[in-house]
Amino acid sequence: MNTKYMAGSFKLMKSLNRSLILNTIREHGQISRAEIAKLTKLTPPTVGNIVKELLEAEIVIEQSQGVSKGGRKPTMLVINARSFFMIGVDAGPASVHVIMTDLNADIVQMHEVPLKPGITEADFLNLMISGIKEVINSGKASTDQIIGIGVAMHGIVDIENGISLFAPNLQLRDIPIKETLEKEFAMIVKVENDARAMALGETWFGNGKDVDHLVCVNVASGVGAGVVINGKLFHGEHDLAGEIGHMCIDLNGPRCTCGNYGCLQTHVSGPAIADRAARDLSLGKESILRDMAGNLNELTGEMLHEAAQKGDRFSIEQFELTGRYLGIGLINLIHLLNPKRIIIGGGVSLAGDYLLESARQTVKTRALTESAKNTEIVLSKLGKNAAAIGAVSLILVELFSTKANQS
Amino acid sequence: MNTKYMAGSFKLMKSLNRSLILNTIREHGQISRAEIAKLTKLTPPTVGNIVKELLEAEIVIEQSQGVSKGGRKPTMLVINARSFFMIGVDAGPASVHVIMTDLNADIVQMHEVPLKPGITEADFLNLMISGIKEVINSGKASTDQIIGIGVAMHGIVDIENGISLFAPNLQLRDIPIKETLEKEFAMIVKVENDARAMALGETWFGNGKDVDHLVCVNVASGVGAGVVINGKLFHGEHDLAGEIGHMCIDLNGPRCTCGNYGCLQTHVSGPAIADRAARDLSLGKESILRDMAGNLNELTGEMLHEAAQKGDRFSIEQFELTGRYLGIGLINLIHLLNPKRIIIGGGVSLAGDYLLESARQTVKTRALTESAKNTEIVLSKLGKNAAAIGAVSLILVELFSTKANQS
DNA sequence: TGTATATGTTTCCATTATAAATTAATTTTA
DNA sequence: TAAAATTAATTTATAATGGAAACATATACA
Repeated sequence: MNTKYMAGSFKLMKSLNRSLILNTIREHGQISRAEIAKLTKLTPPTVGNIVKELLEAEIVIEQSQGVSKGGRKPTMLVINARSFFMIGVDAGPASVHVIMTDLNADIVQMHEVPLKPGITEADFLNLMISGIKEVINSGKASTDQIIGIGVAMHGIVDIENGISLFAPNLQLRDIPIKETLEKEFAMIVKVENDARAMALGETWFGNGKDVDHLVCVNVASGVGAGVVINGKLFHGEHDLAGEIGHMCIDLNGPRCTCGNYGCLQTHVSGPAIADRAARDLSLGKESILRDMAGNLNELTGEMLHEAAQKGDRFSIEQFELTGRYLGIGLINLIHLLNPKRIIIGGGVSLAGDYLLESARQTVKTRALTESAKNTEIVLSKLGKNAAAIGAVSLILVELFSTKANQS
Repeated sequence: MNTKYMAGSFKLMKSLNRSLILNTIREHGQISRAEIAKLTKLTPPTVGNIVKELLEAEIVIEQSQGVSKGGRKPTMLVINARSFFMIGVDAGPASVHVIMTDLNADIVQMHEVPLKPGITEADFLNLMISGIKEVINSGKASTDQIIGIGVAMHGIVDIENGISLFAPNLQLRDIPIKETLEKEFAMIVKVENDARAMALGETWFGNGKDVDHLVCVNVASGVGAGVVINGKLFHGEHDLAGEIGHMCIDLNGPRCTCGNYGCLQTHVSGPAIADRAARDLSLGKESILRDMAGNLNELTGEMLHEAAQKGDRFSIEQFELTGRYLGIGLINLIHLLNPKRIIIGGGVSLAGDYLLESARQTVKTRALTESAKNTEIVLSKLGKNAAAIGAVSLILVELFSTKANQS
C-alpha cells in the first residue's frame, strides 16, 4: 500500500472492504450491519458477507441487540477484544517496559525491568526476552492467541530489518532485535522508533483518533517526533522522518551533543531544562530548588516539576521558557507539515500544564495564517504507556489494515 | 484516494489498473503489452482490455513494431501526446506566464505579460484571461482538445475552492481564480501554490521522476516548498504544507516581514541576499558591484549573480554564505521529512553553481546519519518553466490518476 | 390487528480479473 | 528450408467479487 501506483485485484477489493468494515466497527465500539452499510456506502450484502467472515475468524462478535428505531432491532457488532493479544515493548533509555494487551489495547499484563548503564547488546536482548517471557507466562492469554510483538526503541531504527541502528542512551549500535525475537518466540515482530510508535498509539487509541494528519512530539531526554499522514506512519526514505531533536532553531545557540549549535534538543529536552535551570540558579536566582537539590549538578527535570507544583516561581518560569522554545520548533513543523493536531508526550509532558500554554502562545504569535495559529496542541492521552501501546499498535496495524496479497 | 480507508469496488479496481498501465506507458516512453504485463504483474488479457480502451479514447496509440526478442514482434504503445492539450499559468509576482503543452508537457505555445505593482483584483483576473485567450487562439490546438487550465499562484491558496487567499507580492486577498476562469472558459481549472506546482512539475517531468518522496524548494523573492510524498503532493490540513519561508533558524536573527525574527526567508531569499550584500558593501568590502549598481539600495540578486559570473569574489562569497543558511533550512527539512531528494528551483537557483555546494556541505556536516548526509540536493530541471509545467501537471494528474468514481 | 419501517438475507446480475488455450508472427536451428 | 522454439497478443471460459432488487424478519406504532 505504499507504492505510487497499485494494481487492482479481487483480493485487494475484498481486503479494502474488510479493512474498512473492521475499522468502522472498531471506531464505533458497537455498530449494526445496516449502519456500517450506510456509513461506508457499501451495499448490505457486501457488509453481511464480510461480517460473516469476521465472525467466523472470531475477530468480531455479535453483541446483544440494540434499540429499535421503529423496526427490527439491529444486531450490534463489536470487536472481539479478547480473541487475540499482542505484546508491546517500550525499550526506553532507562528501562524496558513490556505489556500485553487485547485488541482494544487494554493492558492485561505488564512487567518492567530497569536498564543499567553500560549494558551489552547480549544482556539487553536477554533482558527483553526474559521480560517478554514473564508476560507471556502470566497465563493471561493462551500462547496461540498472541499474534505478535511490537518494539518501540529509542534512537535510529531500520524498520524493514528490525534493527536498532543507533541507541544513543545505551551506546549500542546495530542491535538485531527483530531477528532475535522472531527466533525466540516464533511470531511476528515489528520494531519502530519510540516517537513514531507513540504517534501510532495516539492515532489508534489516544488523542489522535479522529485526525488524518498529526505529529506526536516526544519530549524526554531527547526530542523526537512521529509523523502521521492520512492515518499512517510516515517514515521517509530512510526511516528518519521526525528526527526533530536536531532541528536548528538558533544558529548561534548552545552546542549540542551532535556537534552542531542551536538544536531544538539543547533547548527543550529534560536534561536541557535542568542544565539551564542550574545555570540560572548559579547566577543567583531565588528558588526552593536550592533546598531540594544538594548539588546543582544533580538537578533534574523531575525536580523542577515537583518544585513547580509547589508553586516555585522560578521553576514555573523555566517551564514557560521551555514552552516558548518548543513553540518555535512546533512552528517550523506546522509550516512544513501543517498537521491538524500536535500531541506532546514524553517525560517532559508531565509538566505540560506549565509549558503547553506558552508553546501555544508562541505558535499563535508566529504562525503565518489563522488556520496555522489554530493548530491544536494537546497532551498525550496515553502518557507513560504511549510508546508501549504504540508498539502494540504496530501489530494491530497488520491485523486491521489492507494487504493486497491477503487471503 | 485521500481517506484513511477506501472502499473497494469494480470501478476502483479498473481505475487503479487503468492508471497503472497508463503511467507505465508514460514512464517508459514506449512499451509493449507483454512488457506492461510483466512489469505490473497484471495478466495479459487485463492489459489488453484496458489498452483497447485507451486506444479508443485516443490517449494511447500503437507505434511501429519493436524489435523481436526471438519471437513475434511486439507492438509498441506510446502516449498520444497530441491528443489533448493543457494550459498552465504561472502567476508570479512580476508577470503572468501562460503556456499550452501536449501530454508530454512539451510547450506548443506560450505568452507572457508583465504585472504592474498595485494591480487590482479585476485587472489581475482580466490579464490572466486575456493571456489564456491569446494562447488558445493561437490555433496550435483545437479548443475541444484542451482539457483544462492549471494555475500556479504565489502565496497562500485554498485548493478546493481555487482561491488565492493571500498574494503578498500583489497585496491582494481572496481572489476567486477557479470560479472566474471556469466561468470564462468552461473547462476544469485547478489552482495551486507555486512551490507545490513546481514540485509536481519536477515529479512528473523534471528531476523528480524516479523518486517517491521529494521536496522542491522555491528560492525566489520568498522561499516556499512543495512536499511530494509517495509521488503525490502533500497539502496538510489547510493547504499550508511547505511554507518554509518562515521557518525559524535563528532565534535572535534579523526581523522578517512577518514580524518574527530569524525566518529562513530573511537569510536566503533574493531580496535578503541583496540586502545583506548591500550592508556588507557599506562596511567597505571590495567588489565590482560598486561599479555595477549606482546605488547600493538598487542592488539585486541578479546583479550579484552577474558579478559572480565575472569572478567577483565578494559576490561568490555572498552566495556561498546563502548556501550555508539554505543548508540549515534543508537540514531541518531532512530531519523532519527525510526525502530522498531535494530540488532547488526559483530565481535564486540560477546562481546554483555558487550556493549549491555550500548547502550540500552544510547538510553533510550537520546531518544526523549517513543516509541523511547523502540526501540528494539538485537543481530544478525545468528552470523558469517549472511552475507553469507544474500547473499543467495539475490537469494531467486528473487524466492519469485513479478516481474511485471514474467511469 | 394491521401498516409502516428498519434490519438482515437471499437471489440474481454485472463487472472485472484470472487461467488456460489459441492464434500469430518471428527467430533459431537442425 | 522446414520444423521447433519463442515471444506476443487474443480468445474463451471461469472465478471472485460487488451491486440491485426482492424478500424475510422483527418491531413500533396507530
